[in-house]
Amino acid sequence: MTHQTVGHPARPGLPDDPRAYVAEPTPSCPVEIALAALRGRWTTLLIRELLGGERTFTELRQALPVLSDKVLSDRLAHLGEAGVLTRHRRPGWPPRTYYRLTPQGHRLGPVLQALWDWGAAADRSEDDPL
Amino acid sequence: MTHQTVGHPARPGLPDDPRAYVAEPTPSCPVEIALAALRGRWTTLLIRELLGGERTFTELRQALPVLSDKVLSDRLAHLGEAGVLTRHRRPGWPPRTYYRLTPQGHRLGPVLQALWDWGAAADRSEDDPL
DNA sequence: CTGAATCCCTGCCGATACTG
DNA sequence: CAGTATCGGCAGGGATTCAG
Repeated sequence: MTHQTVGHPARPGLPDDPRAYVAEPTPSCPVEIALAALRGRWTTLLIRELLGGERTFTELRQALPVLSDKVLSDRLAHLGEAGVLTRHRRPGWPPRTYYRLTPQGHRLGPVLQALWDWGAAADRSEDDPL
Repeated sequence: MTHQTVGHPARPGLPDDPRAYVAEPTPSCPVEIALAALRGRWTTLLIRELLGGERTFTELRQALPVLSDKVLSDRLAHLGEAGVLTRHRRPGWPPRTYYRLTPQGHRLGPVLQALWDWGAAADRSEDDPL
């Protein structure tokens, strides 16, 4: 509100969008959508892995040895529903399933970068005087 | 890995930092630090509110009427420990406590913007062909 | 006014075992 | 190989009550 319909539509922006002024967390808020996609342990590590290219179930399991099959499966399904990645089953034997980021999934790169930068700065200024 | 020690240190970057190659979620990873700060329902809405300037406990409660006192108190304490905001008690009666973002807290603006942009794009391309 | 203490309920996540 | 089914522990978060 208090927006004057000025001419910078290239900045859709948090402050000028009515969806930013919700009084409670709603799934339609873009920020909630993004956080929902990243929600859950291991999720960001999986995305990092897939930013390097497509991976199979086993490759992901090897990259993240502590992650259990069940949770890995859960995360991949969740990221699929969020539009972050797609599954590609290769027919034949042994069965292989490749996971690949969608274009939208690749766009999480800058998001993770923003989170990284903030977290790195937070770490640095941990015991600064305010 | 496969980084060639090239000359662009201005991009601390996710791919070139050893902390990005953890095999399990660790609290020292900057991405985890940032997500930990944003963790929890209502958190981003509180930050949005404080991006507009300092607020008292009651003002925040009025802005987010559905949020219970206990959770509001929890969130504020959590954000304080994360270095996002500081408390300022005004002596006298009635007691008032003002909450204000730290410089580091203000830097969450761009982070929320990145999340917003991604979520808005995800919303738009919800049923696109991949 | 601010915020801590308590209780309960729900959902996440890990381990294990089992199927196409 | 790539998952699903089931169970249990534990932490998140909401309602209510109490205190500085």
